[in-house]
Amino acid sequence: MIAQVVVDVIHENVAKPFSYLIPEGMDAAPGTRVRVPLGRRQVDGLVVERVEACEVPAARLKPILRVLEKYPAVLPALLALARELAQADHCPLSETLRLMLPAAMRTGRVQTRKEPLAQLNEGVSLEQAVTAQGRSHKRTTLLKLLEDRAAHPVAELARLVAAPQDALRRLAADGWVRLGEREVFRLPYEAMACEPSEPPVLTGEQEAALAVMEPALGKGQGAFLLHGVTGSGKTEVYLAMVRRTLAMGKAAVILVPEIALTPQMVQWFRNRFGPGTAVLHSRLTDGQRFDEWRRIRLGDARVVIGARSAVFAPVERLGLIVIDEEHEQTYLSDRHPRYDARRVAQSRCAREGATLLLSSATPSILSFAQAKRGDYTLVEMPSRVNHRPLPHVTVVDMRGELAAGNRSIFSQRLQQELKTCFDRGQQAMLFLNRRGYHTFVSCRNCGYVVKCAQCDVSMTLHREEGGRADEMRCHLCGATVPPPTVCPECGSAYIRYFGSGTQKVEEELRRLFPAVRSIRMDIDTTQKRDAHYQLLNAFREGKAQALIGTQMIAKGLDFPHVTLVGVVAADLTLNLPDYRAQERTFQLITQVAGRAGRADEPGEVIVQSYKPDHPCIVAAAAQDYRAFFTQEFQRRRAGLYPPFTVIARLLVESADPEAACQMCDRLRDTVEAFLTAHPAQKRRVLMLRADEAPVRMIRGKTRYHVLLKAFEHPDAEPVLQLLSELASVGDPLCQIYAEFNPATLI
DNA sequence: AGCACGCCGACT
DNA sequence: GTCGGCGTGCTC
Repeated sequence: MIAQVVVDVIHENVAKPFSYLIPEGMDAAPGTRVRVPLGRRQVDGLVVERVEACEVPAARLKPILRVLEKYPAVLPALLALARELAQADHCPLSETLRLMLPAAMRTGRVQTRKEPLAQLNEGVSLEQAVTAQGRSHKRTTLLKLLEDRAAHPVAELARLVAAPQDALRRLAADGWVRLGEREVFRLPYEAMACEPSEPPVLTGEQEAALAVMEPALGKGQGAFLLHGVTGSGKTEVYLAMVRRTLAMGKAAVILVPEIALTPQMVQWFRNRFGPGTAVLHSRLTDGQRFDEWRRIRLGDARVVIGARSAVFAPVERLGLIVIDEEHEQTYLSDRHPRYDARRVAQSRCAREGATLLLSSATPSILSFAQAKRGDYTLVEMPSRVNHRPLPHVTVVDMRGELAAGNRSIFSQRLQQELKTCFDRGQQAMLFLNRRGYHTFVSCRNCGYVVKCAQCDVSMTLHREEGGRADEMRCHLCGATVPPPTVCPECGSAYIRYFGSGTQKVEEELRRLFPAVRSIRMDIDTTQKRDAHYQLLNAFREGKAQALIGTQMIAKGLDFPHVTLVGVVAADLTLNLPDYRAQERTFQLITQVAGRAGRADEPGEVIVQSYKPDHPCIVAAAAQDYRAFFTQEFQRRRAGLYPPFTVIARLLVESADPEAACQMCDRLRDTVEAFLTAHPAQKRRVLMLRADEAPVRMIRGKTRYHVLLKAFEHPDAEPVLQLLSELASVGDPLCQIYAEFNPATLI
């Protein structure tokens, strides 16, 4: 037998399967990782196929050296998925196969953790033993502890007998005791208190949603979009669907957009289903991730909760994939190979006979349009549980505040509401999607602005914190410089600071309400492992009355005592140069508003805006998704934006500005020539621009881009194919990336 | 990607 | 006359 092996080396020259002989008696099923000779060295690879014969002359074939694991690390369905992704992304199969394995498995740097065990030897009677120990109290005690003949972890014995290792070794040497070991898994959130819970009585809407979805679940088919307002109890629907999935002997994967949400979700699932719930996300240690991956692969965990990459979790007998907050950007991978976890999930479900459940209070325009078209079955839950009202939203016109002499970042109205909230002993959340203190520092005399030396953006002032002094930071590359005391251009001391971030909100709150304790959550305060969990727990336990944060506090969190939500600057995301700016703004405001009034007290939301009449702000204030969808869908149609078109982008990056510019021109000419040569395509494709990207430089690389709109796959397929090919144009000075409906357009 | 082979300058 | 620069080319 001959194995086709893809070697774990990412390079065009080796991006094809190599043929190896499978030695007699070796079980190298497809998906098995193997060690093979390649030239004069040895590399790891993966068996992708077994064949009877191949074109390589038999004399040149070398044998596989050994298998790395006894089981196939990549399941057949995931192997097929890797192939599909590689083909769609025009990237080597070895690159997509990497997505299927924990990093530790490839680097081999993390070992399985073993726990020593001790057990009484068979045929040994306790008295016999004990008698033989003479006066050794420690050995006698140990033997009595082992009387039940079970295998005891040495660590457990050590809690009852001090330093038992030597005594156990001696007992083993004399044949009384057998020492062994067993693998232990490093479990994330092991300390989490598990409070077993029973399913509650479901609401009519929840029951109705399940009645639609459960028949499909039973048949292993169906794709649903669950549109349920914030607080409608979508999680209970997932829990019920997972219960049903487990009852059928199948496994379920639940994707959440952020690690911030994982502990909460893990808690809910562990309470309901016990420890057979695995977790996968990027904040785990390599060891934890490796162990969770194997718990899943070996079938110990049948429920998987995780971020984007958990869509590749190695579950057998997949029954259900849930994508919570499906509208989130985090489901698009920002690294190569770029994939959309929603699309991958759809493909995986179709292939493996599983049900797909996309869910959101604010579905993406794309998904909702697909549901209307019939790709997904739309299931709606328009009311909150227990008939709780949606929070009451007030939009405050910030233009009036300055005129009225209020220079604070909090409007009069928000200040009043905060006071009322704190006076009643309730909790508030303040949302501002920008971190740092001031966003912008400039000289009043000459107009100089502190910009990053490597990126074309202004730097943000961060106030001293966590042992770091005041500093200017670049949010794109992380570079820091000390804040200027005088203008480096003209020497003027007239330095002014503009724009507020979360640090400023924190300080302003402290100034207005000195007695109120607050917790701030943004990238800066959540760097440490488990910081998310700890900060959210502290807030939940009432150790602070205010939670200040960026978008990481906007979604999914459930705090019963929060009655007030303040959106400090609602228009921030509205002004971004991206056709999705309105969609994102609507989603953020609606989601964060939904954090208010989730228990018995009604919720109040204050939205501060300089564009209070903007249709997007108005729809968000009314929390009217349908209205927003209708207006945005029309705008997309009129402006020829997705989903009516595909946005395709070729991004050129180079350390040499001249080279980047020339390459951009060259790509533009190539695309133009292609369109001229294919008149049928020309009618379906618009080249929007070929010039500098909105952010002209990042990390010292000058950036140009070619932007196209193409009408609908599959008509646009030849153009998209062309772009993919252009992306692999070799040039020592430039890097070219092809992106379709890219996550950002900066 | 590695790691070979292969053809031209400064040293024992 | 050798040691070593890194420019092409191959790996089942």
